[in-house]
Amino acid sequence: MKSRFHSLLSAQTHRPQVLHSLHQRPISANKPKWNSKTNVIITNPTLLIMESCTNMLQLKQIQAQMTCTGLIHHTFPVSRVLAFCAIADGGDIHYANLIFTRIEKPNTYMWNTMIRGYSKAQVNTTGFSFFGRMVRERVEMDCRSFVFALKACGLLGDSVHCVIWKMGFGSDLLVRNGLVHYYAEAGSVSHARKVFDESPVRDVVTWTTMIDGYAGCGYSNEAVELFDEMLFSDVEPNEVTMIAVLSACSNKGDIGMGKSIHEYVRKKNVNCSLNLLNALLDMYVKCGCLTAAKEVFDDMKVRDVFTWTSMVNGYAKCGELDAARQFFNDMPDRNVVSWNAMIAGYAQNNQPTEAVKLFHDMVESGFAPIENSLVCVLSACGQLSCLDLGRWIHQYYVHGNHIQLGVILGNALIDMYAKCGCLTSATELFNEMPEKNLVSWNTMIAGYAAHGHAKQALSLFNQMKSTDTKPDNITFVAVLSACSHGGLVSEGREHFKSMIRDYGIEPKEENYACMIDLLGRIGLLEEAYELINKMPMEPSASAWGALLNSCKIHGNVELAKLSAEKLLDLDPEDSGIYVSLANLCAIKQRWVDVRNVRSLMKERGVQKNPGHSLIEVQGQFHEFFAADKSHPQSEEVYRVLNEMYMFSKSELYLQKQFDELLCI
DNA sequence: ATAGGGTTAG
Repeated sequence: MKSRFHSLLSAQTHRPQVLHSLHQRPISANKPKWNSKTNVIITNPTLLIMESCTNMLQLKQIQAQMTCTGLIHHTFPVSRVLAFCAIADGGDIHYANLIFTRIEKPNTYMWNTMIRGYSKAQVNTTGFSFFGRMVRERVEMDCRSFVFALKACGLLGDSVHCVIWKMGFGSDLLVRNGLVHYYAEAGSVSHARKVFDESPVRDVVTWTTMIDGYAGCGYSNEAVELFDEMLFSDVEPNEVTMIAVLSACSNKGDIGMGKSIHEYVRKKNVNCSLNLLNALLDMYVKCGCLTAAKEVFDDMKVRDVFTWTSMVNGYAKCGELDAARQFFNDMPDRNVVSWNAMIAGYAQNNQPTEAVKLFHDMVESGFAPIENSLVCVLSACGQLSCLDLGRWIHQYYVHGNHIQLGVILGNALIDMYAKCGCLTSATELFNEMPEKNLVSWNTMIAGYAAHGHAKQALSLFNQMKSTDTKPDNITFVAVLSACSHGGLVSEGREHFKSMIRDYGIEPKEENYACMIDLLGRIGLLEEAYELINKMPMEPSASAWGALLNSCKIHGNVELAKLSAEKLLDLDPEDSGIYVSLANLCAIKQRWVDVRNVRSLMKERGVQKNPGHSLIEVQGQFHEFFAADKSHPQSEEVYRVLNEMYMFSKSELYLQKQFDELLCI
């Protein structure tokens, strides 16, 4: 059958180049090529050349040749041209569309190719519109039409499902596999499972799709269970199945299952593709087994950007930043995910300066940041009080419409503004957010709490109660710390009680630490000490630290000693504990105790890093160490500091008088 | 005649 072209496109203009350019690269054009998958032998020399075509320039030359010889008017050859433009890596879907519109009566294959091509170009809606036209214009469809349609349909899978039944493709294996994938991808695991269960025949793709669907939706246990079931079925898992089940192990951190999969791969001689080895490596990384991950890495003959990024991430997550950086530096190729892994490593391990530096390097290297990059660097900005950069990111990327303001990015911005002391900007953003989640509320409440705005924090918590968002124990950390900083003891007690009573949230260690801080800060040291002893779990550094801090405020040396001892059991290297205790003893003029603490410190070789602070003024950082007078404006700085100190003292004095008046 | 369903890193 012939298809008729209405125009020859730009064919002739390219003609003189054809032979010249194609002769530059010797292509085995005269040997018939057998495609083992389809059992098809291509003998036409022009079509053979197309098998080696890599870009549109070459394609157009071939097309010109075909136009001259008339080959282009045949269904099969024009299909090959269309398929190259629509699907090949060097293709051009718009050019494919141009060709398509000039074909008088495209066949099913050509229609399918258009859906698939637009999908590949990530223009799903256009791709799906071709499917819509097929339905309306009653074009004959085959199972592939539905497979491609399901990939392009967005949220309209149910409608496609209806058409599938109507056209009688409901029991086709390929279509069913496509449906399982569609529903799992859309997050409807139960629908996916229904299609899976009702399938009369299942092949390895059906099983793998379902297992991967479970893993992708966070149902790791179900994924592993289904894999177990598969082992009893008559379908043999393959390397892709292994990848799916390994990703479930990674999510669960299930090293036992992960190792047994590794064993299975070795025993059954499963084809160890690069993807499978990457999945194995990442499983070990996610389970915290860096030595095993390194072993896989070392044994790999071929590595790609996934391999290297997993290693960077593994070491970064463990806080081994130098090792992570080494891998990062040694990577032959990086992409935005690799940069993010390293930046996140710095931001989450107390090295915000390095995170910001690397962010700048990344942008300078020509990588456009994505939402996750900004989230990481904003966290670093918060740690550094780097308001200028934080604001710039907000302005440039978000207001400049380079990156959409999603809820996670919004939360990161709120946190950055709050940490930088800019509560008005934080509040403004919070109020404007079209979609808030639990983290948004927690961040904002914690922001108010950290700056002593207890009333606002509690009123926001009240507001939260009237929404669908249920508080968690982090919400209560924020609420309790608001009470603590506002001296609101009875409110704090009430909230602590209501955690279990009203919300069914079992208080965690950090909630107890907040209560201890709340009681201790106001001077109820006995009660705080009682609570720490009553805790159902082992008190951590935050609980004892809160108590020590309270002892410092209220001058209780004995209890401070006890708290410090507990703290030093947990971390003998923390110089802050020694210093706190020694200072308190000095204030109380207990010089023997002071000497004891100092000599203990010396004995243990604890290095005291001098206290320092950092502030950014108009893009420039100023760092101050304790008793440091090297700053050019040192005199003025200390004068203002002294004023502030005097002011706060008088405030504190007034507060104390007030409290005594109220008999607290 | 064509191609086609499942895949790993932040």
